[in-house]
Amino acid sequence: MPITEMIRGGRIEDARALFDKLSNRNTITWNSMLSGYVQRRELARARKLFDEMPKKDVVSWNLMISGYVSCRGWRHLEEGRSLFDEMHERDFVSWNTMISGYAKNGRMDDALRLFDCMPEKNVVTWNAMITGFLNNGDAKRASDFFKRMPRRDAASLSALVSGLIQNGDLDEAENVVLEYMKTCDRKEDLIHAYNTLIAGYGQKGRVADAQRLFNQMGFEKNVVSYNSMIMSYAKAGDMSSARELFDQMNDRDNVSWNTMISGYVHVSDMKAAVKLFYEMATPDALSWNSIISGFAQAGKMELALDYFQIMPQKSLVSWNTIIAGYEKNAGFKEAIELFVRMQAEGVKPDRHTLSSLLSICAESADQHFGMQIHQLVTKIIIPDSPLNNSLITMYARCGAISEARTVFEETKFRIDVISWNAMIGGYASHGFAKEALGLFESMKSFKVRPTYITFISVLSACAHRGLVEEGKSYFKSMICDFGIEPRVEHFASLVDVVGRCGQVEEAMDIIHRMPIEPDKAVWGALLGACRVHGNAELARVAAEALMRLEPESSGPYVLLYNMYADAERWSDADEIRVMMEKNNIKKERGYSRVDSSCS
DNA sequence: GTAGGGTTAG
Repeated sequence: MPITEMIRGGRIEDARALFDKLSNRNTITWNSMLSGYVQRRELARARKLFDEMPKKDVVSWNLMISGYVSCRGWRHLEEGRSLFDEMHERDFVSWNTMISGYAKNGRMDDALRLFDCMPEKNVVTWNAMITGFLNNGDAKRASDFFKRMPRRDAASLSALVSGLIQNGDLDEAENVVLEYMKTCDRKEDLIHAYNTLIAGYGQKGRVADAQRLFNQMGFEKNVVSYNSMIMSYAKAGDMSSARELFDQMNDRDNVSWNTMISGYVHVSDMKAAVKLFYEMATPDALSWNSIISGFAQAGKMELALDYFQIMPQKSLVSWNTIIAGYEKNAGFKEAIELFVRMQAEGVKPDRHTLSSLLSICAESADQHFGMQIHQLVTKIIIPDSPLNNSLITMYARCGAISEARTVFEETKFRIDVISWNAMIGGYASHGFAKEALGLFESMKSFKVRPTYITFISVLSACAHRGLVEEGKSYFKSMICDFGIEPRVEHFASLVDVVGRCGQVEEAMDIIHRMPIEPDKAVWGALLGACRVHGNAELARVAAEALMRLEPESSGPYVLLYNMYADAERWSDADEIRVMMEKNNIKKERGYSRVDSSCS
């Protein structure tokens, strides 16, 4: 079926052209086309096709429903539901699609209602409910459902155990496994579950618990058990214990080797990583990639590139690793050259590649190149939220606010909090305070929960505009309505907006009452305010704090000196000059402001 | 061509 092939290659328009040309189209042809639109979340076109279909089978209905329910937003969910209600004969897939649609949108009550009236359930149904409960923070009911299941498979157990681990309910996960043990006669499933637990404990940094289970597994350990335990040690940075276990192993697989190598990379022990790499009989792409990424993380791009050049079978991940390495190490030119080479060698970029490149465009404010990458994004990738967010950030950093807004609007069906943050931050950093705050209000009306990052932009927008009452009230709302602990950045903006309006004493008071250590942005904001409003006493306090934080910077000295000079307090001014000489501070030419973080 | 999940490296 060439239509399917084209769709898989992202060539939806070609697929449509072929579809239109076909003279004998059966229901499967129609469904393939429909599935293409659904995959790309092109709901309007999908629906048009669906309505035009001469004959629909149950798959057509299911496809259309799944299109609706996998798009965020209650409207789509209801649209899917009404199709579901219209259906004459529903199969397992119809029910399960609808149920998991509710579950993914956090509507477990609706999911439960459907579940209850579903005449016959299969494993998928139960698992959908279990993961639904887990993702919505109801681990208790997830476990209950698991226990109530008439027939469990290994997937149900894995889903529950790994979900519980993700949620941090490790003890409950262990209980479930122990419980399952009693009724389980398949040894492999049990080892599997134990391994999941060990890995889970390892992921959460509970090495002692991982070790306890590992020792408990006297009955049978397989390679994965060892690998999981090694991973736990490696995760905790305990490479000597990891090594001890690794040396004990009789038959190691590539995962064992690679876990060790990446563990060494993780603790920046490139010498050990490379040594092991050379001892390996059959290093695979992953081993190479670990070494490359290790050197990249260490900033040694020449070495990273050496390994990249000689590695035999470069995977897409290898290209992505080296490109991301250059991106992180400000080698923008090299990254772009490699990208060109990659394409010349016929390797197609994926979302990781494009995301690195978009970061480069954002960092270097290269809108022209950014637009080229944007083209590629729309051409070869199903537009998804993370990439759209990178696009929004890229345009915003380039100062192309209206382009950023266009992408933001196009994203709206799959919008997540990061998109909102990117757009609000874009407005805020370009001085569009009104737009930033307006967007923040509509974000709330869409019931999207703001994060601490949202509030950094919101507060900085208030600071920019001198909206002191709004700033204070947003700060309060952040804590009281959303339960977000204020971070130092929030305090910096609060001090900035309060101080800027002349309430310098109150700004000082805020600093005194901060539960966390103020940083240079906080003190800088206060110092800036003191300078503008001529409060030499508090300026001295702020400047002295800054001197402690940044002993080599001349800014605070100069500012304080100028303030004393303006007030004709010559003996104080002279004291500052002496302090500068004593601490060997060089006055930079034309430097009369503190630094950009206070402006 | 449609639904859940699929233990260890990245």
